[in-house]
Amino acid sequence: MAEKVTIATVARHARVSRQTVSNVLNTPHIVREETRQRVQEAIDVLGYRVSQAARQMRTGRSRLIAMRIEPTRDGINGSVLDRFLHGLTETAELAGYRVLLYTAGDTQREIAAYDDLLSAYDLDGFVLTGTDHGDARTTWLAQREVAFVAFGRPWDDPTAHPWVDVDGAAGTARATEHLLERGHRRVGFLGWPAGSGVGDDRRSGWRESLRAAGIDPAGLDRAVDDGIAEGEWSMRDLLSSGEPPTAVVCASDSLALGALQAVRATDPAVAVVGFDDTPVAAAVGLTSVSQPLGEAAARCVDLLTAVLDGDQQSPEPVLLQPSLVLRHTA
Amino acid sequence: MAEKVTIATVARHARVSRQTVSNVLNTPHIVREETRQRVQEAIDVLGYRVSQAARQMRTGRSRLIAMRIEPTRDGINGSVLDRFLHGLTETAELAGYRVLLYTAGDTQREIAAYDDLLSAYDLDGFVLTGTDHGDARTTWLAQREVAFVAFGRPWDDPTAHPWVDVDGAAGTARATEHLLERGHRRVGFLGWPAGSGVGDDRRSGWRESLRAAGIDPAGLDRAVDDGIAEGEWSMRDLLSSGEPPTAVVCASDSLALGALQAVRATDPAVAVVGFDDTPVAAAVGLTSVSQPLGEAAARCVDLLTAVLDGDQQSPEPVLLQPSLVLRHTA
DNA sequence: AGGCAGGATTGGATCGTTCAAGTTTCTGGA
DNA sequence: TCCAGAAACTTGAACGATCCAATCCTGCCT
Repeated sequence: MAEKVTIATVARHARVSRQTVSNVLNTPHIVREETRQRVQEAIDVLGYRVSQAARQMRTGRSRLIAMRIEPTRDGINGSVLDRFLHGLTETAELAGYRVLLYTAGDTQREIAAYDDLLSAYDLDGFVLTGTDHGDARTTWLAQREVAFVAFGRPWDDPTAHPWVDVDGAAGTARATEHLLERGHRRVGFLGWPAGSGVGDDRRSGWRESLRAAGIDPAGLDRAVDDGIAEGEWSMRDLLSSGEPPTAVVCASDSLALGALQAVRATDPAVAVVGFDDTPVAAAVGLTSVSQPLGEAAARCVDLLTAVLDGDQQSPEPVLLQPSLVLRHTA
Repeated sequence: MAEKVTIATVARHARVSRQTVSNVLNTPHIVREETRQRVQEAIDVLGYRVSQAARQMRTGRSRLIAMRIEPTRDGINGSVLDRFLHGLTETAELAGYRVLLYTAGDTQREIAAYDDLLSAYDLDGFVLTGTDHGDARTTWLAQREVAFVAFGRPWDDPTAHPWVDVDGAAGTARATEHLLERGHRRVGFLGWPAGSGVGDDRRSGWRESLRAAGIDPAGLDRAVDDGIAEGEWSMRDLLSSGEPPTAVVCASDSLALGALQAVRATDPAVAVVGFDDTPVAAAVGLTSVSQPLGEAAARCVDLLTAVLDGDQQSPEPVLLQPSLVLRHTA
């Protein structure tokens, strides 16, 4: 069992003071090149590694960022955040940060979790997902000057805090235009009830595209909660209306999957496009709008490190463009 | 900006020494009840929280456990580990631990990651997933007496280290028996090439069930790498053989999905059963063997905390039973 | 009243790092 | 040669908790 290697061990071995070793690690430019090399060599030989605990105690920084992990939900939509998490972990690691996970039942408890994570673990920052109108979490964090980035726009004030998001409206617009090009005129939309930022955004892309093509969107859409069953019955409803659509754009793959079932039972010629390009969509051949999740995660890390390194208080937000993945259903 | 609350602040407020506060926190039974209450009250009033960094520096424990997160793979099989991760985070939190994520390209680099995590972050333990024959990781960890649990058996020596696993053979056996009960006789199997612990295990469940029913399994199975495409062509191959099966059990949902496509194109009456009960299976109505992932994660935390608290050096391993989720395809 | 065992409580020392303030060494211009 | 000023390096003093060893009670027995 080898002796524990501390900064003092390295200092002794390289015949310099502890502080010089610390400087080699943190501010190499103020150390003479020759000395730097000697210290670096000692570090390598001894296999020294900084103790995050000790560093953290002095500096109050932990090189840890946290992301919330949701309870295992339906598995279709959950996969989006999981993929984002994978990307986040990889990119954060490259930037020298690690990702810590936490859970929280509701917003109330999520804020309690922040409090705990900050005071106990000295967390450096948070990555929020799924922001909503008047999000209590962002106000709490901003008030305490905690660094954070949101994956999802602040729907009330776009400059409220740093964020990265995918342009949902552009995604549904692209899907709608694709269907129009294929000759469809009555393109329907299955989305969520008004009020959610993401949902309204996705609906607007479809609506504006229709309008731009001179088509009145009235009566061509439905608003339901997310889910396969909901998708199925609202699609049946849409198909049995006065002027049934010949194609439909959906706000999620769950809805699209349900719609697909309704379509197969009624009129298999109707085209369906989903949103999120989940594994399920890939498996059943569903055309879907794909979010660049890895890219989004990477940009989140960029923004967060920019804030943490003090480069800028509020770096420029990032809005990424989704792409349409064509498969059998449209 | 409130003054930072340390153990000394609490001590002053409760008119006791720091050590007594520490005792209230760590060894409450040696503190007089009256004092304990007074201290506890001060803690609540002041909103005190222990600084993990300081504690960690003195004790070398961090109340952090790590799990590896794989690069975003095909999305179908990845979801299994994601669901496990969700469960792990939730249960660990209840036990007072948090989950730290890390990535690693190969076994070599995974071991380097251990080294880093241990010396820099003083990690308490690891949860390994997907162990294989002669796993280099487990030997490395065991040698250094690092606490860890594996989700997956040590295929060489069942007492090598604490583990939790799901009885794959029982799963495929249950699936096979279900098909036999439904009147099928020639029940096929689509699995992976021999050599992987998990794969061999799942294949054996099918083989033994057939034998027990007096059926010769020879020629009824295929061994291919995992994937939808692989599932499809090997199923086509099986269906065009001399004595084609009337039902097939698969080692994964990916294979089953491929098989399903082959079946639809050839003979829709052939039954298909998958493995893992992924969201995709649920979406397409695929009957599948379901692993109790939440339970598995919980038991992993149990075993790990048992080791960490020093209760037992090597707690009893846990083998959980999977269940068959019946849907349309079988 | 004195002695004593045992539990309850306390005061330094310590973990490994960084910060702040010092001291030494180097450099170049008068 | 001397000296100012910068560069390079060193030395205590934290950070906040826990460990260790020592001290203080408290009740009980003689």
